Amino acid sequence: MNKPVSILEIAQAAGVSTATVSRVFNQPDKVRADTREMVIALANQHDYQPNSAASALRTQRSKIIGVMLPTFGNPVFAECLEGIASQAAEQGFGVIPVTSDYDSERETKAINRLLAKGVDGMVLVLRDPNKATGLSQLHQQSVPFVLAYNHHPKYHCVGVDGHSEVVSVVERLRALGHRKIAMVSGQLSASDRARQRYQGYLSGMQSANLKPLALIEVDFIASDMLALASLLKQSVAKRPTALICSNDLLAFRSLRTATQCGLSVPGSLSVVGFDGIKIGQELSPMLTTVIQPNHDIGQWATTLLIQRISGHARTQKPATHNLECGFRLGETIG
Amino acid sequence: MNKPVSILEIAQAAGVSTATVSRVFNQPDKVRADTREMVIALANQHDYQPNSAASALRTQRSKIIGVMLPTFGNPVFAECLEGIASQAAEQGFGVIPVTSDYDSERETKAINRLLAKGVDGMVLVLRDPNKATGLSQLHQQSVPFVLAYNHHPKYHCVGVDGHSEVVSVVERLRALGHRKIAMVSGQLSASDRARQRYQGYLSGMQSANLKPLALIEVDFIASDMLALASLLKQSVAKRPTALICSNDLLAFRSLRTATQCGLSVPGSLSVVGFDGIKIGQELSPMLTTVIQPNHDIGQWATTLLIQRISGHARTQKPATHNLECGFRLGETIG
DNA sequence: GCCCACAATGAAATCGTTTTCATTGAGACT
DNA sequence: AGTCTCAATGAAAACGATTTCATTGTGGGC
Repeated sequence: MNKPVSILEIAQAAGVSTATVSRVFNQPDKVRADTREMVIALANQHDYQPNSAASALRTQRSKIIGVMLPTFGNPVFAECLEGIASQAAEQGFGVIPVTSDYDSERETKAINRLLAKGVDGMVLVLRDPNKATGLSQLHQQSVPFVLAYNHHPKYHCVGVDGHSEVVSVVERLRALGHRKIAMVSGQLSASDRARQRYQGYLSGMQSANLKPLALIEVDFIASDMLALASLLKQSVAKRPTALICSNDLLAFRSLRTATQCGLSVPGSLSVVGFDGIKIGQELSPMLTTVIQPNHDIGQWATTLLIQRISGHARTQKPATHNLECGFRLGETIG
Repeated sequence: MNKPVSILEIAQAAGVSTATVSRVFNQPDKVRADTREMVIALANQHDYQPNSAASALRTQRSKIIGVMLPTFGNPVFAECLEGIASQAAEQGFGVIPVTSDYDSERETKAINRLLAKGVDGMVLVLRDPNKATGLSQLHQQSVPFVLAYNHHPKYHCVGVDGHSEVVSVVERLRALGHRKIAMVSGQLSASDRARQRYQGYLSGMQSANLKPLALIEVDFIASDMLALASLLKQSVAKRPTALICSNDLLAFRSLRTATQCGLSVPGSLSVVGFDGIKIGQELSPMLTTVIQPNHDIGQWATTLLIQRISGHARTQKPATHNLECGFRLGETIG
């Protein structure tokens, strides 16, 4: 039941005004060195911590940034959140994350929840930036935000160039001799990332002078891999020899489906993922995949956001920052 | 640059005092129905959102709970966080999560960061509750907290009975004919959970009348599986026929190590994990494992915490709540 | 008709900072 | 010595809600 000490008690103990104590922490050079040190000593001795609510009220800055992700369950976003949180902490910010479960309606609600908590800005991973209804609210309240993984010319974005990454995957597979390369994806309508990767597949196939195969679109949530299974059960002449999966989780499922269909990987089927989640390299066979810099995406998005919050770049023009991907050779292609 | 509307503007628009508007939201039954509805209508129309900082300052409640986890990268904790966040949101609370990376020193710092943000309480996953230095601070400032996964008689805990779960795993393996059952664990000194599970192994082996084998202790971070590899390369007479892994991530590594040593699973070696992370069931072979109710642990810990915050049970005696585990039969034992 | 209890409301104090002005004093310059 | 500047500090006004206490009005009991 100990009441936390307030700035007033420190001020009294030090024989100065609260204004001075406040300055010691916020504009240290505005106070004489000896007073400053005395105040600091006293503050430490009393375990003084400025009351964040009071400070937020007065400055209109909570030093908290909101984060909206589809889910924590996908390590892609967990890694990204790690990047966001560590970078934010570095700069004295806290993070409130919420999940939308790939659902547009929940996205809107989640954004409102963050707004209600008085966040200074947001990092968002949207289902689709073109039809996100919550964004207008943000503009209206002039809450700065940065999109992660999404792409949109009107907003600040940090992500990767999924298009060209998939093009190189196609090239790579072609160089290994593959001709029948198929793509496995979640619902295209559900995410602009999936669409970008699919476009990359189409371009890649075209420049490789190969005929693109029908997209294998699976309902990511319901996890039915039936379409893929029936395809893989066909004769070697009819089925693809390589699968490009739109994300790693899908790649794991595809691997399992292949095994269940009696196909050996990479003997009879090559599989490539996209995301580079860490678990992929602990498995046998190790997943071949495009490695997104998830941590860095979060970190960079946060840096950008905090710049905007701090006003250094409030008028900055929207720009898209695409970070470099890596490639894990793994053991699922041949 | 729109200023958000304040309670005062709503009050003026409605021709009532701010006190009444405040009551409409906090004690609706204290205001006449017609006034209440008029105020609500006006509030909606103006998109009024109470300023959280002001509210927090006055009530001394931020409606934010802090969460400290080792990492988001392990799906166990990601799932748990999901449970915490959803339950918190349900009750109007936000969540600020921070990670400690299994490092005691960072734990203390992380707890202090949360304290500085003015959280109303915390859900903590500690490396070891016996030597956590940050807890005294919490007691002193009378910030309620609940431990998740940890066990300690003096504190409120929510977790599972790892001991008895491992005992049943041993029984199960024994029933399948296994006699040489070994345990693979991260550093025992690093976590009370690992110790609990190891004790379960010892008890289990004893009651099964089997001789416990030397613990295979690997450095979880550095991920060297050398000790295990050299063991598995020994003749069939000398090596164990079954491995109980202290967690699922370790189980994945063990599976990979086994494969690299030329052992088939479950043909020549059985492997059981502990955690029940979702990815385990997407793989081939599907991981056999003890399923912890990670989501529920988070949810329940949060419910308990919020009860304590709200004062309903401030004087409640510390108690440990062990939730039921499930078992995924999977495909890695035989 | 009178008084009382109680429901509905408002005025104003309060939470703990930050920040704007004003004030003081010391040194610089003429 | 007399002014002027500037650095260091303090007094007091915000910030926007909640809550206590006082006030008003209404119906019931006598």
